[in-house]
Amino acid sequence: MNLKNLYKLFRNSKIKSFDKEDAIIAVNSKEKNIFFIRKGIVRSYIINEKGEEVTFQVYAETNIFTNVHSILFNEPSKFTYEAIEATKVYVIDYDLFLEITSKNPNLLALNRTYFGKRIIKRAFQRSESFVFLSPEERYKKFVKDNPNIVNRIPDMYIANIIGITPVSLSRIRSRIVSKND
Amino acid sequence: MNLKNLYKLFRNSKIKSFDKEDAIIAVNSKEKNIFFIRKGIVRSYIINEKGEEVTFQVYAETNIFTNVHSILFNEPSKFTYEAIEATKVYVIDYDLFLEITSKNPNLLALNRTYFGKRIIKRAFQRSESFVFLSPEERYKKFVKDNPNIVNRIPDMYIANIIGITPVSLSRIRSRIVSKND
DNA sequence: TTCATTTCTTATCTTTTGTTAAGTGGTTGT
DNA sequence: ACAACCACTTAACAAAAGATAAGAAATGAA
Repeated sequence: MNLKNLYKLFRNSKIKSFDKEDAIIAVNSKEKNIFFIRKGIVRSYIINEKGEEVTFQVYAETNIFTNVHSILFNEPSKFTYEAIEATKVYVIDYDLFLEITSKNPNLLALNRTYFGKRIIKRAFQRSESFVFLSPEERYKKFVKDNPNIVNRIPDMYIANIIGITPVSLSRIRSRIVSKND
Repeated sequence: MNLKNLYKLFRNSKIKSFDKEDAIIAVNSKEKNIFFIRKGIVRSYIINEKGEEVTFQVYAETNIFTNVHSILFNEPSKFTYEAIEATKVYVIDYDLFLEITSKNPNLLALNRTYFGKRIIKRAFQRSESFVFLSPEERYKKFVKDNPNIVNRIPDMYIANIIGITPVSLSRIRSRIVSKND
């Protein structure tokens, strides 16, 4: 699978722009679009029982995001997907996407398994990180895996993503700094 | 998708038996079989840098397990898959599985997306549980989601799976008991 | 049954995390 | 430039978790 074919596919689809803080997919939505991020950053989050936003994931340039709950589980979205920065995305309807890719041999590899594998790899490796790594190790891994994102989003989002509080992340960061002296 | 077709497929495949503690898939293996558990329980685990076994997941009757690292990521298995009890599994080669299911309309739905979705749903919801739930809530969810497993495996495996130590799980359990008084 | 091994619990101590709140610094919008 | 807001840090305290060890309970093997 290569990014070139992917890009080719999305280049001919609708492009949409969102301002910072715009919702791209609303909570409870059942829409089944695939979004390819050309520019910007998007996060998925829920509102918990205390009324606080909890960020689950972030997506940046060349990443794909979709309403996973609808596409994979056929349920309404648990998350709101929101632009963190001004964001441009290519949008393509999921069914149309399947139709196009299944007819074009050059795009066949892009078919549903490709997305499945991309998403599952991410989800699976993330599960592994919670079982095998400490919070500090998860933070270091996040920084290493997302060098192009880490300085563009609030630390509180990162804290949520790795499953700790913002205060705890701040302490981990200062501990790391003091170790390097 | 229904279990009946799945069962039909596996019924005609090889059946293998394993004793307790037998390895079914060895660490670093690249084999691409799909296993359907007819009887017994299987766990996947790693040996960490301290030489301790850390259990990642358990699978019981009617569950499917595979060498995820090989099938999805084309890498050698990070895990050993081991029978916890005497276990009987139906085994089918992944490529053969794809061939059969793609030719038989009744089995088409079983095709790779089905397994992809089953595995991804599990991985995804598990990631969610680490971000949105506390250790105690994760334990309660595990018990609720796995009533047929929880009393058949050591608590230390459950502790690993939900990302805490066995000692901590023991304390959580006693806290839950004392609340119910 | 008896002995050996493994798991579970409990205790102690240390470390980390959660919670709340206050203060600092930076950003945004008017 | 100024005020208002937001994120980050730090502090203080409480709660939970990690590490280690010892004893109890359960399991398995002879």
